[in-house]
Amino acid sequence: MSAPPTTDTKTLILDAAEILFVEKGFEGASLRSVVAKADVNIAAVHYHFGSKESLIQAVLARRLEPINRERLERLAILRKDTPKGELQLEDVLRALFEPAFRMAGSGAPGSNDIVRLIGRIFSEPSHSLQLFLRDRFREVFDNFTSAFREILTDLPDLDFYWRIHFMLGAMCHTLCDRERPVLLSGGVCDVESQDEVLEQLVAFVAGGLRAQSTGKKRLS
Amino acid sequence: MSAPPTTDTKTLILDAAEILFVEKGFEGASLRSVVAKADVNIAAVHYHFGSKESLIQAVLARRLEPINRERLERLAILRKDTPKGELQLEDVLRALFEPAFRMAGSGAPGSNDIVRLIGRIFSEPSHSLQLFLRDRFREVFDNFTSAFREILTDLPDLDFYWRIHFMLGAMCHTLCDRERPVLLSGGVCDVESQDEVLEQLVAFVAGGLRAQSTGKKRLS
DNA sequence: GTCTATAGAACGATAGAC
DNA sequence: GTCTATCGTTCTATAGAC
Repeated sequence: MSAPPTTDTKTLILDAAEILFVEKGFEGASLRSVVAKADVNIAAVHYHFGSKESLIQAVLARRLEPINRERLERLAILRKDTPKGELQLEDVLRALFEPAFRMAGSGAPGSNDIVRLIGRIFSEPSHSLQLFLRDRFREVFDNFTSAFREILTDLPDLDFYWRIHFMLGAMCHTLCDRERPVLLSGGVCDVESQDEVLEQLVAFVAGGLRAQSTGKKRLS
Repeated sequence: MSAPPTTDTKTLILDAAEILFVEKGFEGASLRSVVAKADVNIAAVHYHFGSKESLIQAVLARRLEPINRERLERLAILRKDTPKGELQLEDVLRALFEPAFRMAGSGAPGSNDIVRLIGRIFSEPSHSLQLFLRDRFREVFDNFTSAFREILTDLPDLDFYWRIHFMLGAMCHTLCDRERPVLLSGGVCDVESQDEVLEQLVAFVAGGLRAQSTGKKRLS
């Protein structure tokens, strides 16, 4: 309640950069376009962040940190409230997806943009960014992979890891593009409804994860 | 047999641009880096392609055209060889996926790179590129959507279109990143085996498409 | 912490000779 | 069809005054 209503330069820069990175990509958006939108001086970016790459990481970290923390918290709560060996696949999927998708419906400024950015980060070609993300996601990945492994006990390792990969693909693609489902479906899909997209994604991915194994490595 | 063994400038530029676009992204790769790699003059790019944007479209069109043509051919053959109403989901999925994934195993120079580029195009922020792609994919999308609709007769429209979207996400993400499955699985997944990834993807997507409807719109 | 000014390099694009 | 030369712009980054 005592937080000052004025927004400091650092936040102004982060907000502007976030929107422009979504619209133009990390390479396509220049620092100059960022400071123009934020209405601050170009030198302020280097003072507060040091370089464009550090700004990119700061933009991502600001959003990813609370999302990934909530994911881990929700998984921990699930584990606490569930008897050993009775984790439900759909519950774990919701714990993983919902923190990211909910942000799009939060109404916060730029919140509808940032999910698109989060969906796109895994397909960014920059090596340094990929290393940065690997660190940021390691804990979430390890914990959720363990949970899924406990549930999908009958699945061979080969099938299991491929399907984890496909699941991430469906999630990222859906975060990334909020318009295509509406266009392709002629308006049937409602991208404004976070519950709709979440439940649809959970149903699809759960079906994919539970599909019968191809069994290629089970002939031995 | 009478094709000259020398590679013309236009092809040299396309080959170099393709690889650099994969490594650095469309914005991150400059025309100057392209001509340096192709060992041609900077002016040659503008002579042959007119602009960087036209070069990007030419790079994509060269690979997408044969892939999408093969997709349509395979679907047409499937329809011809299958009695009405008996199309198999897995067969249609293979007709859609295989032409793209096979390219990675073709051994042709740069073929392992271009699939990553194809996987990434849908998450590119450029509006003009999205319009270009919409045109290039319309026929494939319409034909395959019809085929899927004939097979998944029990699925409400809402679920159907969402799942088409999720399917594209799993496909693009898998094309895009040829390394992550190997890393995440500790070497269990073999990204060199095109058959393995194809069959795994078909099994996952088929399971997702066939999952029970969430039924939210079936209460009426 | 914010500003002006500018360095120093890279960018896409073009003109015109050959 | 390919070249050199260069235009005009934009880029990231920094130095130094306030």
